[in-house]
Amino acid sequence: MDTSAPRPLPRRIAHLDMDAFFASVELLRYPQLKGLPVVIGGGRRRVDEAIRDLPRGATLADIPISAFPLLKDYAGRGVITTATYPARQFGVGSAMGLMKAAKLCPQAIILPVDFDEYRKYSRAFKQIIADIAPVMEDRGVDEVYIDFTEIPGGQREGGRSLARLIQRTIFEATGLTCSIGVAPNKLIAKMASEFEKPNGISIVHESDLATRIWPLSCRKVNGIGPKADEKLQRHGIHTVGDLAERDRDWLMSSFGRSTGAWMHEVAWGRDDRPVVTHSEPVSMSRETTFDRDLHAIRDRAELGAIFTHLCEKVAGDLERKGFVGKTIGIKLRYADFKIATRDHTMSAFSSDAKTIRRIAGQCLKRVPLERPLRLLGVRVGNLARADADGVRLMEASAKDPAPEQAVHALGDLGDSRRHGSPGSRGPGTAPLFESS
DNA sequence: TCTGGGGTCCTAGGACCC
DNA sequence: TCTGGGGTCCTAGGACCC
Repeated sequence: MDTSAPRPLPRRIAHLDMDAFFASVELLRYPQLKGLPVVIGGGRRRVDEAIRDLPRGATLADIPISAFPLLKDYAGRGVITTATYPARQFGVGSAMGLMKAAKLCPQAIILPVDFDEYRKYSRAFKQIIADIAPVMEDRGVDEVYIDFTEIPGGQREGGRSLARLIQRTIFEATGLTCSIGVAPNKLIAKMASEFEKPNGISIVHESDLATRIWPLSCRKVNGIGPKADEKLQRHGIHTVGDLAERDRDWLMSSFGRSTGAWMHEVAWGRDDRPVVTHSEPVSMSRETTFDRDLHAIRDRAELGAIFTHLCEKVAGDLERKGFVGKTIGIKLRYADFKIATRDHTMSAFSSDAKTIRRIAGQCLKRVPLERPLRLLGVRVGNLARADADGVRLMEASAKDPAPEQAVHALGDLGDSRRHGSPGSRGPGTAPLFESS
């Protein structure tokens, strides 16, 4: 009998990424578009209408290709969410403005975003994975991490055989393809899942660091975005290998203790974050970009209606998911794309639309409103489950007038502090957004 | 040619308490 | 009366991700 401590298995972490997820789901609905450049995005009403007015045969698959809306005819304010691989050949990609995309590929077919449909497929593929390998971390609608380490067969071929099983099962059940990277940790698995896209599997071991990770651009690291990359470039650091050459102390003094130390770990492929199977939401929000820029005074009625609607939406989300929140905030994006946020923390939890609207309205009075607005958002944070405790707290808040008084006091303070601001709007005038 | 919507986490200053 | 320091919460902004 072996009395020695069991040797831990080597960590095998997978990152699975659905291939062109939204576009692929649309192709299941409209198979006649296969092989054509298709973009999903905008969410513009005109595209929705064009789709609704499509001539129908017996099925969606009978709709002639010539009947679909083209990007060049429908490009407005908005961005591409996903593009099919044929569309990507033209340089069109996620987060690109529709205007720019239309220049690159005017003949692409444009479809509106249908989140409900994508969520159905999202739930389906995640359930398939969870049935095979239950240690799964949800990373959004089209991505997950999976811990293969302790799964029977998870170590075989470095994880390739289990990855193949998952890939095949998802395809057979949904018709969708995905790409999987398996590596010693999340950091490398995430990069590896991109190596063989679409429909690929990449297996990376610790010993592959120098050959497969170091040549990659720093931008490929999850957590290094445009700003950090630009700064790295200024220091002559372009690849992960360049980063690994710098010493830890230099990175810490140049990028801050925490970021610098993290960068050093990343460059050497070290990451011990666990795969987290459950997490609680921190905040819920709703925001909307207007079809045209709106002015707080001139377009007061319209803004007021949108504002109320956003508050009702967030309240509905909280209610439906069973949460209450204590911090209520607003977000504005001005026409020049600058963002302002204000929030207020109440003494009790709530998910009530009226309460949200009232507190958010107070926040709005604390932010400059003379420039044209592009976006308005409402956020509820500091969430707690609306179980017995939550309900008690809500009841307490209904009886207790104190929170409301506190808010008014704060609102007045906010206004009086800005007495310097000139005439058009000021304390004492009818509250903005209150007309709806 | 401008750039969606829904999130998370981090930083930094100030208030307040011990 | 002056001094220090730690801890926590709140608020605003910003980077980043899907």
